[in-house]
Amino acid sequence: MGRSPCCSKVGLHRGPWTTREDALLTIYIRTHGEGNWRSLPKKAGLLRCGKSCRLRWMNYLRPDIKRGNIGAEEEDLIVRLHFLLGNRWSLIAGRIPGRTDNEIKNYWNTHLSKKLRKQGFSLREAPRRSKRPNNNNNNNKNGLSDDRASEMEDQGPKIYAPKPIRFLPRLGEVSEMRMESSDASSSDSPDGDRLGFGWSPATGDGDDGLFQIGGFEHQMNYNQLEFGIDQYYGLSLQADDGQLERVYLEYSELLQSQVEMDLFQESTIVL
DNA sequence: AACCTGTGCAACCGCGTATTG
DNA sequence: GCAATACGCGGTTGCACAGGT
Repeated sequence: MGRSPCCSKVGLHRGPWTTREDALLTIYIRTHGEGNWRSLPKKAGLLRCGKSCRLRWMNYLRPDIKRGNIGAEEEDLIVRLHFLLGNRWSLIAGRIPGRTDNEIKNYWNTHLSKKLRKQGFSLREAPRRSKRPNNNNNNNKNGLSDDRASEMEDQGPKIYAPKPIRFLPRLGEVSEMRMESSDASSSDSPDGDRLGFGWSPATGDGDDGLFQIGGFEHQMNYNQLEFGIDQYYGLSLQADDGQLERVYLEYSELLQSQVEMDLFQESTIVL
């Protein structure tokens, strides 16, 4: 019944990650892709729990993460999205290419909240989540805890927020690109044209092939291709100066007009 | 040089939700 | 439909480092 038991934490490493652990995790995910976090540590040869692996990958090792100082335009967008969305860091991060929810949360807590208070803004504290133990019998008829239900009543109608959309092609989409480009020259495909790359599978059963980008050709396998596209596509989007402003405007319009969030989600996929 | 204090950020914790059998 | 579990998220903690005394 249900899923298999969660990993035991006995004997697992905690605290800061070592270079070796980072390398093991990166290599494993580059080869097998994200997901199955519970079984990943064992398969990757790591003495960490899956949760820790996921966090390390999402917040630090992912190739599309933009490191370094948060720019003025990004800061402005964070402030405005926070005004619209509150402490929904994941949603905010999903609209800022290359930034993680943890990074934005930290930046808000250490820089922006103080800065805004200095400027005279009174910041609303986020409602505390109940620390009551998770007990399924404690749910009300809507499947919500009493605390959560009363919190929602206080806040009025609930707006259903979309899951943050990564500004990157996903595994299946890359597969589609590969399928579309399975003839001799993949740059004929619309995606290849727009992204400026092409993929020519080698003959045989393996995943090897020829990846073309910017006039250069690279021999690589499918997993390396996916990794490369992630990086390339992420960088190309980061170079779009007007994107952050458009993202904010979309959210702003959405909340004003109360358009269905899931329709909005469809409309904002940038691929 | 030694200590104290503040800051930044990676990592952890615990909860709610989604998924699975 | 239910129970068990994985996953994802936001809040919090703790450590390393910098700057001040």
